[in-house]
Amino acid sequence: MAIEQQISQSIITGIEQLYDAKVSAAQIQLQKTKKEFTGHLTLVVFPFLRISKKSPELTAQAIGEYLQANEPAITGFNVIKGFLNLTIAPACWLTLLNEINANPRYGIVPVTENSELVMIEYSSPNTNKPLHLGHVRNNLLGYSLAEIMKANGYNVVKTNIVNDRGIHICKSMLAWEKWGEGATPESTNKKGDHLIGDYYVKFDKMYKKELAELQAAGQTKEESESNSTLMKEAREMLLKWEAGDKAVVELWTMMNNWVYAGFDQTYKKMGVDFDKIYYESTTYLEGKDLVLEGLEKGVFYRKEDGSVWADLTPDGLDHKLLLRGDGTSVYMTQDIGTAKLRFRDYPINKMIYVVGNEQNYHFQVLALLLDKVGFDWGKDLVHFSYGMVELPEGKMKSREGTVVDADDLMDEMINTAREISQELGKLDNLTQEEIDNICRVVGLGSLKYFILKVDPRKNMTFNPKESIDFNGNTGPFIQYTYARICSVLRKAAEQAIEIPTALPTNTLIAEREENLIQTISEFSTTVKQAGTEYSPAFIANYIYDLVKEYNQFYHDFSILREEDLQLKAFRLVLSANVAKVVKEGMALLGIEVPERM
RNA sequence: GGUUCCGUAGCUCAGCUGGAUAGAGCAACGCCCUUCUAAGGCGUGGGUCAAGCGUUCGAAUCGCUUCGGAAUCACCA
Repeated sequence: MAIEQQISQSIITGIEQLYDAKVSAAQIQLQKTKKEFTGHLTLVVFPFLRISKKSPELTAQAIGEYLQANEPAITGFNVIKGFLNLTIAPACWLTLLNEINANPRYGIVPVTENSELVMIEYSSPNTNKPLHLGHVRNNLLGYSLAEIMKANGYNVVKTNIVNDRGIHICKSMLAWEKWGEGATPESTNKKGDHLIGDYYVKFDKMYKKELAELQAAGQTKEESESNSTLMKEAREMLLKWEAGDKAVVELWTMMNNWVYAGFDQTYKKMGVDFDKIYYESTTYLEGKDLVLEGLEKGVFYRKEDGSVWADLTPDGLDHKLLLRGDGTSVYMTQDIGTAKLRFRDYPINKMIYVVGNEQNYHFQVLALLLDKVGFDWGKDLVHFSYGMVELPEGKMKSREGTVVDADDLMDEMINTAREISQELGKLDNLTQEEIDNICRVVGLGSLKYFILKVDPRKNMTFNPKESIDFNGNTGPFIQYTYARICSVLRKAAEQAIEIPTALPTNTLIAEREENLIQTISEFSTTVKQAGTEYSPAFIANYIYDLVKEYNQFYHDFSILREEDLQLKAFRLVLSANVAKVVKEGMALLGIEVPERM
């Protein structure tokens, strides 16, 4: 990067001298030269034709000649149409590699006391069923985003708002009471979240059965729904919970604790965590005050039935309900309340909500409302919106049993990794502990990478079979390259080959190796871009490009047998730094890399 | 109907602050294991970047229109 800046500056002074005109840095379009052409950096000269009043070719030629004469970093150039391809001195690349090599956390901006604080909300599960594929995408994105923001020098607080109250939980509770026969996670040897999920499904089954019976007795669909005793009981249970009924609250507490224990296992396996967890049961009454305050200040209004609304028509949106006629709060009010609590707990500069795109409208409204009730960061809140994950067979429906359970999925990936590794004989001569770890790292890496490499905004198809394909743009391919580099470095150490901390700048290197250095150095830019665009996918695709490039270069080489000692040292240093950047980048995605596999 | 997002190779996806002949992987076919790990590499074929119009030196990228698909527009969360 330092090279680009230096050359940009030279181009500016060059153009100003040649044509006696002012040029701003923004006008300089310096890009990586395409593979088909000679050179490293390409200047697009079209924007300067107005100034030069000459043809693109002549303008490019003139700037090229100036640079070659006045900028020591430039050793050559060629002109094709309006494109000036610049060749940079090998010594510059070696200096750059030395800089990268000297920095153990290359590309990462350190967090300081003055860093801004960003809070990232993600996961946000309901406590009536286990996590599924949609949560997997959410969790992976949220965690990765947190790592990326940290790498960009932000202080990060990861938060989770657990939806632990409401009619859905009561359904599970009721079904457990009726048909559970005292089943516990221990007695059934089941994860707590799965156990509770089973009763949620059970409720739905029995409810449908009841409806069918009522309808068979001659009732319409609507009548049967309003006459359902099961649903009535669930509602009564919710009212009791809200009234603080001791027995109901105790049952609720016990069952939620089972679920949390199950979630903790899933999160741990997935490799995600949180700094602060909020529970909706303790926050759902918050927010009312702020709304009433807003009512007094006149930013909201009250209807005849007593309900409170916000008029968002000036912002091109609708009227939005904030408090019901009976004074109880709605989802939106709760989110305002949660915001209040969070702001009280942390000096937040920026808030990022990782929530599916079905809630785009909600967050558009929330941003306006938070702004109206006086949060500085309200208007700038980021709704990190992501698309649905679908299966090849179609949409997931929890009631129809087509959900992909997060735990099952992770286990399946790990097992497949194991099968394939065994088939290929990769696990011979390793301890059981090593084998387990490699299979876990590869299996999960393959799942995580598959999901994170896709642009979050897009709906994506998760094809379990294809995701386990270990070829191509996949996690295991990257992990494999990393493991091979580790192997080379191990062997170098065994042979007592010393890897220098700094290379002499007169080492002879090939152009494609210069390109590889250039690619490594772009890691810095990529991390920054991923931070401003909130997209782990940038990182994923960058790493793939780098690894592919490295593989192509070194497939035919035998680094360790290279006789030229300087060249051998250079290739070892280069390899080590590819590995370093890959590891660093994969960590930003929450993916581990194995040293052997 | 209003709003938002998506539409790139048979499939899964990159590329998008406008720049050169639109790139990968999978699948298909042909080569390469006495080779630092073949979970790999090389090659071949495959495209009206949904369609049209506009902006300009130049559009997959920006704007408008149309056509597909998704989400949302609840006193559900």
